[in-house]
Amino acid sequence: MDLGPTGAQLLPVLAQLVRMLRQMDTPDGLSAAATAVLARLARDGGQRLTDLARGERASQPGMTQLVGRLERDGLVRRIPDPYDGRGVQVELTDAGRTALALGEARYSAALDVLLDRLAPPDRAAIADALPALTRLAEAAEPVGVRGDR
Amino acid sequence: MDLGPTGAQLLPVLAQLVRMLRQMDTPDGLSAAATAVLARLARDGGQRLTDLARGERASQPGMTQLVGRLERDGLVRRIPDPYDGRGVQVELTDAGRTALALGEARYSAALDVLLDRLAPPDRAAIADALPALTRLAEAAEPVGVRGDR
DNA sequence: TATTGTTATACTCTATAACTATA
DNA sequence: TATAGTTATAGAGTATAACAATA
Repeated sequence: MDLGPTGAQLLPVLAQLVRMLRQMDTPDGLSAAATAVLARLARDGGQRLTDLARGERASQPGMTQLVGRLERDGLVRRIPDPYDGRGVQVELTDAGRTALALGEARYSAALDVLLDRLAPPDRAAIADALPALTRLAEAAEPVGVRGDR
Repeated sequence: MDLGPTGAQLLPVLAQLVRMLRQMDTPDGLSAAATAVLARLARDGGQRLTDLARGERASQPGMTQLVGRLERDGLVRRIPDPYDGRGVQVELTDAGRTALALGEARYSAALDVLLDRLAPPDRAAIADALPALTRLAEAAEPVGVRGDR
């Protein structure tokens, strides 16, 4: 009795989905890395650069540079941490919030177009699998405290 | 009656899956771009650099450079096209084929671990959605001949 | 003149190593 | 000494513009 797919069956599908998303990139849009950071700030609120780096599983210097680009573009701002002279707090600007909303709207609309082309049973199957796919992705998340790179 | 998910519902799930795959990257492995090119060569056989660029929706100079790195690493080789003095044919080497197989095996195994953590109904829901997800990703492919960047 | 590919240049994203400032 | 962050440097990946060689 077959209780589910194997990694070997799932992998090509995921690879194709990644390619699909990549093709939906538009030249004017936010990069994937920028979107991820802005989305995290919108979801969890302003936070220290170190926490951003850990959350995105990026190195601290890498996050310093990414935040630097976002700040240069006016999407986030750095605020000195009043309780810790070493730290900085990173928070969204209004422009950052707007850019994030625009980007998400654009991707959502593009996905809607694709979903519209599917037969209703396909749409239903995808809808039914969304919670499971979310749990699959989450299963990879709490890798625990496995070093900070 | 709900006939399917909206792009706004699907987007965060896809974003999470992309992050999952990114976390599965190992330092020693092939990059996503390299894997995509090797997989295409394995699937469709050797082809001209221009066709590779079009297939991957990359620019011609970008593909020149990517193929250059792959060639430097011994994973592909360039063969002058006997019928067209301007062209080069790119083909997989045995090392490229091996590297591709190893990478895919590693990703598949990592996915198997994650799938194992899911409840059987979740696995079943994902299995049921695989054909639909494949068609969703394919719906984005044949964008037609919309310029070559 | 159009196509194929390369070279030149630049930007994003990412990393490690070395450093400064604060705790 | 440990932590937060930056600077320096390097490499992958990607792009556009300009060019050479061939068709």
